[in-house]
Amino acid sequence: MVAILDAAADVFAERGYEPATTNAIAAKAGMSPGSLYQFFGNKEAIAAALAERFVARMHASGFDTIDVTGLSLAELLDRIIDPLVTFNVANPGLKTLFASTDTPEKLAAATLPLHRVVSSRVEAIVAACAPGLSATDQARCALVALQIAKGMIPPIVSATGQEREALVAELKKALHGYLTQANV
Amino acid sequence: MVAILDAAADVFAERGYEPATTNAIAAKAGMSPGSLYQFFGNKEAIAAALAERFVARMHASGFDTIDVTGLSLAELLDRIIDPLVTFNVANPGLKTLFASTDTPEKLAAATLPLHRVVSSRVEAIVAACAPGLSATDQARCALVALQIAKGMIPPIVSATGQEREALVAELKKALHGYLTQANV
Amino acid sequence: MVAILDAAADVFAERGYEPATTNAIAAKAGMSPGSLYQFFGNKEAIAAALAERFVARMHASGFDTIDVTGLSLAELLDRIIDPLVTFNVANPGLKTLFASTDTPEKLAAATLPLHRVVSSRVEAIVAACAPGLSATDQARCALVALQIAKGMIPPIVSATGQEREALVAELKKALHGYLTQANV
Amino acid sequence: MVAILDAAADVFAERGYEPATTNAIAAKAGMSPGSLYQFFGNKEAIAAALAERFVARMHASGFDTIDVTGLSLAELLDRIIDPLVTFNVANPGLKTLFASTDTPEKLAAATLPLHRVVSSRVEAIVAACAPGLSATDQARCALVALQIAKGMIPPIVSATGQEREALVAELKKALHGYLTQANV
DNA sequence: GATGAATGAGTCTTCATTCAT
DNA sequence: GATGAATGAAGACTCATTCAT
Repeated sequence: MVAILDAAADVFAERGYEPATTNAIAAKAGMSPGSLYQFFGNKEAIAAALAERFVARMHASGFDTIDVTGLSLAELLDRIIDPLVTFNVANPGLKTLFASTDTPEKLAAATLPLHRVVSSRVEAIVAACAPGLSATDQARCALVALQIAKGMIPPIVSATGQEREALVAELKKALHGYLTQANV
Repeated sequence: MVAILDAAADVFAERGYEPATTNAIAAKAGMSPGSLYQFFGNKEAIAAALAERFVARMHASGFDTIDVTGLSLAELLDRIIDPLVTFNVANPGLKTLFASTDTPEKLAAATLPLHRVVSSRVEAIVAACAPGLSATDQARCALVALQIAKGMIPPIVSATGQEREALVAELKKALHGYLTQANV
Repeated sequence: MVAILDAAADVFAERGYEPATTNAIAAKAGMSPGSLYQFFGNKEAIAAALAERFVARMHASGFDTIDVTGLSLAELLDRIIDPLVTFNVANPGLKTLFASTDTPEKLAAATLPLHRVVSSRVEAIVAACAPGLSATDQARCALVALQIAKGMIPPIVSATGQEREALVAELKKALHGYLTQANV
Repeated sequence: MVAILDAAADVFAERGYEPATTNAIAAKAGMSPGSLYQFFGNKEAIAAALAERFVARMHASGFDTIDVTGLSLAELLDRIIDPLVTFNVANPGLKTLFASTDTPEKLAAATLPLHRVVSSRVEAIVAACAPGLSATDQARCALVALQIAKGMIPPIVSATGQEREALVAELKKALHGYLTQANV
């Protein structure tokens, strides 16, 4: 099961969700298609399980309980963005399930929990740094911040070394700039 | 040929690139698959031609020659973002070809010119508002601004009325915030 | 489409419904599986269409309008059984769709119209020769007569020459005997 | 082994022979597929063993030694049909193996002994009530009687209470009517 | 140039069967 | 003897692409 999710992560990362075939995932997992289907009833279930594993790992790393109170915006962003980036770099396939800015219908249900985890962190940031906004405005603000992050994940993951760091710094600048402006 | 591209735009918009079938495109275009293949050798060629048409339309609307000199950042953004949004709203399949923050391999070549047109405008903005940066930094800065815009296009296109306007305003805020910060 | 139904009739006749594969049907029809699926969305649809064709042929042969009034029971049976047998002999595959005394769930819907055509004829006979029975009793009586006929079709179709004729004669005897007794 | 046959009987009854999966049988038997295959080399062997068990049970109940001499036809039928019905009602998968009027090739060999037991009883009846017929005619007559019974078993097993009794009475009427006529 | 039926490789999925433990 | 995970061939079905008309 672990092997399947590892393989799926790789294949999703390489080809994307639609072009990924269950046979390719099985082969990469070193098993037959029949074995794969003993664990997952269909391709979407694999994506859902993979998304759940990402959620669990985020939870294990404390991502969803990051304290956000009493910090400056810059500190806040460090605490959220750094682990988010680390996580995306360490987990191929995550960007396929998470960082698509326009999730295809078939993946929507499967990846909902994953989107929720990150969303809730972003919402926490927004609530912390823009408490004066109405609920609607906060929600929109969080959406925007999330889309910015999603937009930056792919180039960040693709980059390496200093360039990656530079891009992460830019992402933080972008969020900092946006959230500062949004708080008006 | 126009009918094919119109149809492809619709089908791409509704289903995404991979799930879109050439038969569905042909049917929507009111022709047979055979006819479709007399104009385009394969599915990717349709995407490429559609991307080219978007480029041409952008050119026709003057998007790629928008004057960017001697304006405040806010004015600059208005001049770029408003037509970009208008264009994406008016052209269904555009977001499928353009606003994916992590373009699948198969689409990369086909949509390159499209990405270039928008890129060059963003680069112009960056050059105008952050002339002090090195070429490398300007390029990175432009990339970030582009990814932010790409990230926001899908929710903007999906939204309607005041919510869409609000999201556009947020996008401008985000870019304004980022470009202001980046210029340091 | 005619070729497909012909092929399906053969394959159903040879193997039965479940073991019949759509690829085998396509091959026997001299076409590729893809072509077959341009006409029928799935295997059940083939069975349904084949059943419909049997219904149409029965209709064309006047089976469903056989006059049943003012005849002796023996004459009645001749008028119904002879064409029913001829029909089953001439149409391989019919017995697979029709003469199973315990129709599998998947075929039930597809073959309903077929069962109805024959049922209605049997009901007409019953109504003609046992007018004194209640509706419930007539229905049961017709069911029994139908099951007797279904039971005899396979051996009749398998037999040839005089043996077939002899079996048909026995079927008529059986129905005659039953309907005579039932009318009490 | 008993558990396997019990399970197989249930699964065959619920789904029919082809759609019944060996895994489902193993699961219902509370064992692993591997264990199942330690007793039976393949699916057909399960059917064969189940058929044999039905034969043994029939034997144990004295079905195959029912005395048939010196009885009226009506008494004869009571002595054969009642236990046959009781037996089919009490033994789920039996109708799947026995009461198909057109046995699929794969089951033919496996269920041969089962068909023989009932056949021999029917032949005894025929011999008793139509001693004047030639061997060929007696065989045909027995076949017809058998097919009539097979045809009626499924609706009888499906029915309950009085309706079942009514159908059994009709079956007897049918056989009585047929055998009376056949004796000419 | 247009057609649309035909293609067939390839996809997801199932299941009878095996075998290392 | 029991297990149950693993197998892989095969089935239903899809779709980008072709080609005879």
